[in-house]
Amino acid sequence: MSGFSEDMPFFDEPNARPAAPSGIAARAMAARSHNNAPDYLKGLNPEQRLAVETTEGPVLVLAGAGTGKTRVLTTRIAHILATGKAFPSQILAVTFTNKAAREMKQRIGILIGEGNVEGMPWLGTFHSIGVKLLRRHAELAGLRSDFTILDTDDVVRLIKQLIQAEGLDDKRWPAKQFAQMIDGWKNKGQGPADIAEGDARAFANGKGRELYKAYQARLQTLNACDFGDLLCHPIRIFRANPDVLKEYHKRFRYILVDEYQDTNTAQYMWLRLLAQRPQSPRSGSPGGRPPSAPKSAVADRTEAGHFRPPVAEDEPLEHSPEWDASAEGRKDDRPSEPLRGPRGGPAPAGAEQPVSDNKVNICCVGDDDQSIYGWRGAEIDNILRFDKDFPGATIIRLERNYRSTAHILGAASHLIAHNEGRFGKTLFTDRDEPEDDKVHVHAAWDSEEEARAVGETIEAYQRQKHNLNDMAILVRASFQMREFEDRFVTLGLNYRVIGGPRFYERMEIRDALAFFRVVAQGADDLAFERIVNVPKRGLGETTIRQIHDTARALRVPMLEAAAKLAESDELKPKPRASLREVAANFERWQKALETTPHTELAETILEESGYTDMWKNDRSVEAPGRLENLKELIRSMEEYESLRSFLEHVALVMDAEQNAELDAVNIMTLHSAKGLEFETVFLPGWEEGLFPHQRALDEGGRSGLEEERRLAYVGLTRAKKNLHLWFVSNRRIHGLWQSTIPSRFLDELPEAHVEVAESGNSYGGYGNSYGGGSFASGRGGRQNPYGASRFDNVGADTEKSGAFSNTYATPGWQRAQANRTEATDRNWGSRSGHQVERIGYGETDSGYGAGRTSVKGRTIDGELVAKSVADKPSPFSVGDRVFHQKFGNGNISAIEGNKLTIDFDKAGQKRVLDGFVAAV
DNA sequence: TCCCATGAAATTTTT
DNA sequence: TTTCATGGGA
Repeated sequence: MSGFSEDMPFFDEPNARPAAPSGIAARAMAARSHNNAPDYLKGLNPEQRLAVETTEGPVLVLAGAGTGKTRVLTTRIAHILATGKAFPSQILAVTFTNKAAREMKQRIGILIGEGNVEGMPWLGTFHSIGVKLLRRHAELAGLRSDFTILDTDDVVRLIKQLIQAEGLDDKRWPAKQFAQMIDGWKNKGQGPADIAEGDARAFANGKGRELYKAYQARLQTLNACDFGDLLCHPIRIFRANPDVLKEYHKRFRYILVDEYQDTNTAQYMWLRLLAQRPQSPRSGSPGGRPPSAPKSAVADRTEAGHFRPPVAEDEPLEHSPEWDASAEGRKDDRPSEPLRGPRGGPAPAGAEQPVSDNKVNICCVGDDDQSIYGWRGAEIDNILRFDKDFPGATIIRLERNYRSTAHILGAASHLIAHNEGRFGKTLFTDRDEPEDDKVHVHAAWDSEEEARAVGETIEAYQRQKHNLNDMAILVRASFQMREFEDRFVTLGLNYRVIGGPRFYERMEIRDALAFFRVVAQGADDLAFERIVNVPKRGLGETTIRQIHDTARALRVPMLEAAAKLAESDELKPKPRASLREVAANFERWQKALETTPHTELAETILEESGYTDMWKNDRSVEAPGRLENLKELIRSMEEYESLRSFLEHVALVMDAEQNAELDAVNIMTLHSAKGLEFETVFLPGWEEGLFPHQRALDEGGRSGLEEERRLAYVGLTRAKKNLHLWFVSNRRIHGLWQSTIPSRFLDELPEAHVEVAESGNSYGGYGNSYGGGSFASGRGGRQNPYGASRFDNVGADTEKSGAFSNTYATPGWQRAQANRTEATDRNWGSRSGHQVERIGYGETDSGYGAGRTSVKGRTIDGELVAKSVADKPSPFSVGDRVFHQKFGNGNISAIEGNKLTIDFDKAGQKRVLDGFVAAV
């Protein structure tokens, strides 16, 4: 087995330890000798330092937002290296994203010197390390080590073929859906044989399992892997080949895991396999620290003094009964779903008995409060159960926050305290600046006004010399972005959207890569199929099917089959000629692969295939951009030494870079904001149904709500100084205007740290003021004329000081939840006094131009209100004169169930739900 | 082969 | 309402 190459020098001598201090270590020791501590430990707070120096045994670092998590992780690695506990190649450090891996590498480089980081071959994402393992042991998974990695798009196309091959209706059984199911299974580490019977039956008339099997078989013949396989194959290899696993046990002296709360079951299994040590009789003190624990760690512990001490070995974990109970509770939420994974129930196959030998130097860093990826398989219980999996684990809390103001932290902490399934941490700061703003909560009439007001607030900040780069708008769902973009375009405000389609997901890039893939790996049928007929060569469906059939019959890749077919007389002259050319091209390029530099070859391929010409001749607006992207692609290839290594990086690593040069407001989803921080943060759309999202509530029950709350927590904790939350009274959902009520999360904010802006609206050129804590009654006490509804209303009834909590509670979101219609009715019913002004607003806003809508009859499964009203006949009839809170008066021109088409006097034709209008 | 009509879906996303 | 994919027809 050729697996172990020269960059694994210690395999033959598994017990090798770095002997004499290396250069770094020497430096560190020198530093220690006159300062008592090496430089890299300076400036760490006691908890951080403990997390760095507790190198032996399992350690869980609960790192709250902004508490210096990455710093701990990188310093810990530097410390391990500097004290000579391990060589760089003996440390396994895993992250989730390439970005995180890159950042870690860079920061370790700063600590210990660039050159030494190069020696850390096992620092990377789960997937990139998975590839590395798999390339070494490919044959144990039935693959060749030059296997290709398919991305989601390839996978979907492949599955679609399989579904069709099964004679199934690919419309009834969408490939995309099945791809997600497979992904879900792989996230749990389940192969075709392991999946639940119910799951297997749920798809394709009960053929789910067969299809999954067929899919895996197809991947094998293609010599390909999907992302899930990068984890699952190594797991299987480790299980089936204890000797292989053993080698890695010897190799990895220290394991570090970033964002542990995001690990899924497969990743958990993978880690457990690597972290597990065979039981050994000499594993000394029961549950105790290994005798070899360095003295310094012990010393620092006493030295550390006043912070909350980590849980001692034998003591039960302070919070464990609590979350254990909640895990049980969660069971009740979803009785139909058998519990898997580390969560209370039956353990997955990979969850072996608790690791009893403490000499597992695994350190997981994470924050249970920031677990927001449950929907894609992350198991928050992995982190919650850490001390059960690794008895005697040291748990260290980092709660000292270096990012945000006390108000922001206060708000975030209070909010997240409403969750039950958590360890429980409370962030604090030493920062004490009386002039810090409280968290602002604003009400807006609708999403357009929200965008307008946010835009004006941003401009106001800008006038105060704040950089746009320091501001971010974080939305729950990406459709919210549009309104902000539209607004910013009108304002001429620079913005950038983060997290859009990735560079390598663009059509032209994928096409180009497909060409390269076929050249590099002739057996890559998916890539071949993608580009046989690109640019158009008259190779239609029929020809491709023939190639397919030939390939299958001869058991050769499609490219080869195509070459054969081109020499036979089974084809009509035209496709035959094209095919012959294609085959000849690839043959030539493949030969050139040996001799030509890869960037040059890449250019040649794109030229000779006619691909660049295709875009040059294209008149669409996108064409120039695509050509530019292709150039960029070639440019980026220069950084890699071969076509093959480039392709591997593309599959796993490449992402679009944003130009940081430009000063621009950042717009992104809350999910993609995790890990980032901004001086000023805007969080729009805090309404029930949107945030928390209705679907999270429907599908996730209480744990769904808790995840939404964690998402809110993530949002709040992104802000360093200024934080603005918004909710609107009306939002258009799937084209229908709906009345909304403020998010329950607003209720969950502490009064003491929040300030409600009374006149949040800012249409008609009146800027939103900010700063100095003077949102309230700022300019001439102008009140929101059409009511930030409940908000103002209740404020008037109650003493100002006590108003806050009542403010949102008034209509009672619980009741409103139960019956949206009722809430809605009351809403417009009680507002008649404001109506006239509202219409005036409509005039100033040309955005509601007439005749924009044309209605087609179709049944829309409305959400929220629609559901509760759908079965009732509409109380209106065509021709009725009605009033709508937003659009004013109008006549009904059509009725479809509970949806009315109304010609408004001022706003033009609109479709609205009948619950939103009143007869005049 | 291309264009348009039609229908379905409309959280969140890395690798 | 908008967007996207797809299938049918020219």
